[in-house]
Amino acid sequence: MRREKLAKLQAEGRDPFAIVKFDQSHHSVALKADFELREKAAVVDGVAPASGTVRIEDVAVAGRIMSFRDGGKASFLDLQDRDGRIQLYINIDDLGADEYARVKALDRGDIVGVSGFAFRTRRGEVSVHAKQVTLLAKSLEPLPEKYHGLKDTEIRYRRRYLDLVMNPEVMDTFKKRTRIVSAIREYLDGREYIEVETPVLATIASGAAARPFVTKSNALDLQLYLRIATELYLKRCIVGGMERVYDMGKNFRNEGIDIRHNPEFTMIELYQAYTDYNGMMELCEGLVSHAAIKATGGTKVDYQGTELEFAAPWRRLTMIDAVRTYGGPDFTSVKTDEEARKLATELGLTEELKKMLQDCTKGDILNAAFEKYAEKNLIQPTFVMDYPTDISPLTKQKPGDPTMTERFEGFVYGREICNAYSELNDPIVQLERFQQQEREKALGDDEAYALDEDFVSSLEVGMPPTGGMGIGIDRIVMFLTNAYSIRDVILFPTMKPDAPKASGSRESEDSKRAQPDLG
RNA sequence: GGGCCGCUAGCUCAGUUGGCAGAGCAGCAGACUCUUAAUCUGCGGGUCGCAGGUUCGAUGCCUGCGCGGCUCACCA
Repeated sequence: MRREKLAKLQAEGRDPFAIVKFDQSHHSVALKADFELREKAAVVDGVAPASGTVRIEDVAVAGRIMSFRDGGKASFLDLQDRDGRIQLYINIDDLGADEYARVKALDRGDIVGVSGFAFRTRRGEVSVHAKQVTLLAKSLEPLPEKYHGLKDTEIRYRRRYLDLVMNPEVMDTFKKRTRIVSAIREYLDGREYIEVETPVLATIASGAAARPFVTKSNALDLQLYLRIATELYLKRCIVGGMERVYDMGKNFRNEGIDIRHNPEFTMIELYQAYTDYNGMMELCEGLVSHAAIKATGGTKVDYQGTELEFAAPWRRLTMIDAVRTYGGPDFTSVKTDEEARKLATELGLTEELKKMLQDCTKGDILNAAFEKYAEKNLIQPTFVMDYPTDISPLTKQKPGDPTMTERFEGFVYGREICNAYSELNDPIVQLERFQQQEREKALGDDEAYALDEDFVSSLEVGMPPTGGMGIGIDRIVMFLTNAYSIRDVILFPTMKPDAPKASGSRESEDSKRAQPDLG
């Protein structure tokens, strides 16, 4: 039906797809706001002008037709653009019988450009009285239901364009996302940070504990990895003298997918020479609260029914204190790995441990106790400071206590949002830490940090004392947009392909046969 | 990967203790020159996710598979 209409239009020389441009004078929401200002200005001596006399002449709006209220010789349509909706009014007297019929033959979902004047209807709706309506694109597929909208999560994620058309709160979330990203850049640029782009394709995937995606360069005949972190490259920039650098972009981790994890996600890592993890805490508070203000207008936000306050200063406590505060044991009295293992058994912590108990150090067990007792209780923004050295291979030790490092993670609503340290800049110690990671790998930890020899070489050239931090952008966006799932803040989340049609089966047979040649 | 739930018209959802498949919106035809979930009259619309099985008969029961959601594990 719609295809027939299109074919007819094309046969008549009215092909909408041949039109190349349309100049908008206004967007919907701004036009309505302008109109109300015009009305206020028209009030003379406290007397409002007669109904219907205020107009804004020569307006041009464009967008998608979302609904028809079809009257006999006068009709109303709702037009939706980027910012919202505005009502259109058409009547047969202004358009002429032929043109009026053509407009009535348009379909819901069609994209039109409209010129006319803005006015307020008798029922009080600011509208555009159309003098000309031009079809700019034909919609061949019917839109979802106008009242209930599009709810099916699978269609919403696979066909996000429909979700954006039908669900204004989804559009709003992604507009906020871009404001947050801009606010972060603005904040760092104002502090003389340099934005750089480090490799996405890397010969070594290191800088974090995660399994990488593997790919291959044909030109180099080389196995490559998609980056799991930008850390080691950004530190090379610090060695080179850039002093303050950041890279905001996608990281890729070949792990499970759930409400908080997408295989590709956006992370900012930033490094600042001549400061330490205390400097990073201040930067984190300032940066996140700045983003909150830019996205939501304030530092208090509602997240799933809980009010979160992002204004500085955030609560600070050490990992040991966090465990003790939330009902766990006091690790200050635990001196050896052996004592810690005994404690872990008594507390039933073995579930939380990632390795066999006999391979665990005091640090592993403290971390497990933190996850068990404290993590879920950290609702308001909190910095948990001083992580065990064993689980922090890129971090500088605390002065006077080689078992602990100057590292913190920020928690909100029981979830980690950032990870920061005073960066380890001693090349000899760094090499030892990598060698320890290699031993962990041999014990079966396939997420142990990979050795990057060139990175160690860069430290040998000399890196100043430096504070560094990584912040999960998607998670920040989740908190600032009240999103329950990470998929609600990623436009096109990773999905399995939809079930192939029967015609595609031969192709998939072919690709199956090709599989053994890969890798 | 495990567990639970879902998949019915373009969309939102009913439904069948196993017996011709339903509504609303959307669509089509008509009425209406201020409607806004417009209203009124009439009409069309289905591989009940896919494949097997049981049965006289399966959308419904059984098995397998696919996709999605939630959840546990892993991770940020």
